[in-house]
Amino acid sequence: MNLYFYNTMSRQRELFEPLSTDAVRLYTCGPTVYNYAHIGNFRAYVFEDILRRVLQYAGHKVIQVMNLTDVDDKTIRGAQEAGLPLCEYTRPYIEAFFDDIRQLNVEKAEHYPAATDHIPEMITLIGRLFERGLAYASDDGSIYFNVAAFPGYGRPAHIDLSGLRAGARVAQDEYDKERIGDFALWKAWDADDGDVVWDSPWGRGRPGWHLECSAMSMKYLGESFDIHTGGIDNLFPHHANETAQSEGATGKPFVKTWLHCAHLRINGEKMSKSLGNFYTLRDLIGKGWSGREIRYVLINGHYRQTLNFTFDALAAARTTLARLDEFSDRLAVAAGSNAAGGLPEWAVKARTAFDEAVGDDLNIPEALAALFGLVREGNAALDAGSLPPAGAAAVAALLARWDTVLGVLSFGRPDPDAMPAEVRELLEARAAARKAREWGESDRLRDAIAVLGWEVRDTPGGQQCKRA
RNA sequence: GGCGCGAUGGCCGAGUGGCUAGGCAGAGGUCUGCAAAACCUCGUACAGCGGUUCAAUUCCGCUUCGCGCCUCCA
Repeated sequence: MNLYFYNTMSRQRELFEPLSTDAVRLYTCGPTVYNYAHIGNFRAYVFEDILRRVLQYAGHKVIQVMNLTDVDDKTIRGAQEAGLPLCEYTRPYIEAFFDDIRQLNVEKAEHYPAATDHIPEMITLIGRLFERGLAYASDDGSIYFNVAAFPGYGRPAHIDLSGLRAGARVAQDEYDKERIGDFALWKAWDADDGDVVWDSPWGRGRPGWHLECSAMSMKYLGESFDIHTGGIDNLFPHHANETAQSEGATGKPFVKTWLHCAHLRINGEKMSKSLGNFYTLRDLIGKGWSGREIRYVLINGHYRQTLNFTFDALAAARTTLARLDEFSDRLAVAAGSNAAGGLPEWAVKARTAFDEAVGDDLNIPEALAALFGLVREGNAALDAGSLPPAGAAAVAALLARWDTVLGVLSFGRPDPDAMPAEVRELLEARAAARKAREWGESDRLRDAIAVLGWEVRDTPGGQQCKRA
């Protein structure tokens, strides 16, 4: 199947063609581990997960790298304030990050390189930039990238240097560089860095932020690779600088396709600590929402569109997922132990719609519409008794295949609770009452079971009972 | 100032120059002893004003409102 992506570089939807036939090489900007990640961060990671899964769905092997930024202003400041060595300060946040993405059913990448483990690679890269006349040292011993010496600076952000002007943030920059656009490759040690310092041929210091992504992506994926992703806010300056550093050093194209996801709003407002809507994953889970429900809300919008994350949407997700679970259960019962046969006509149509949707720049909302079309047709066929066991098995298999992309169908389903003996006895009594057509007693027992938190349903096959 | 994005029915959220997106909520119905589930039907949604067009929510312009980036924020 064909995949089309909106490439930020060209600002167009393009047919995706891997650079190499063996695998798609993917670099996804990861977390800065100075704190727990928030729900907006997870939107990006879930988007990247969907990308990875769609690539695999289309038959590609994927080699994904996600960096862990464990040295920068924020991690250093946090470690200082906590009175801990940098690595001890960041370790719990790295562990929390992996816990969190597991809760969201985000597939693991092949590599999670940490910046602090790749200082030598970064130093080598700076050396290459010096050789090509793209780096210079300032008086304080910091090394900067010379933007003026790199033609075409600004890609993929479409930034024209002449359009940059000194804003408030630039004025605050305390570093000694020649031009506004120049950015640090290596920062000379100062007292605020404490013991966070490495030796380099240009003196003691630490790497600039952008450098890690260039060094680590090239180490694990090669000097040119297929796809690079991140939040839209990373487009400039981060991705422009990465591109300049990498292409400046190698003379080769760095990334073929850039994908950027939009931000998240919460209840229509931008997320901020002062508004009190700055949620981490553990905040939401603490409020009783599951990772599965949160994932559903995050994938139910197109990645390039600002997503309004609301508690109403979470509640809707809960109901929707229950309906999907119900359908899966019905299919499983109908299929029994039969092998999958041919797909019914309506399922073939849904499959085509689903494949087109995910291939069309990861249009998951459209793919979900195909899913619900299948659910409706499938339920109708089940009601009518027109879906043979082999057909039910085939539809169930199709759902399982779709779930390799969505990751919400089988993941995190509530475990069926063990039925207490009390409920079991009431159910048996109710079955007897029903057999005797004692409806009043039957209804009374149903209410009694409901009080215990269980819901009874009468079906042609007898009573069904589950946690309400 | 530069670059860019958005405004869709109660809520979330796709998309399209004319043909039902979808989900949740709500109303009516079928089925059922009743209920639940499921299915069927139902909403004069496309910010405002102009323009192009046989036809615009969809294209163009303007306006209003909101958002992002412009040196270390997904």
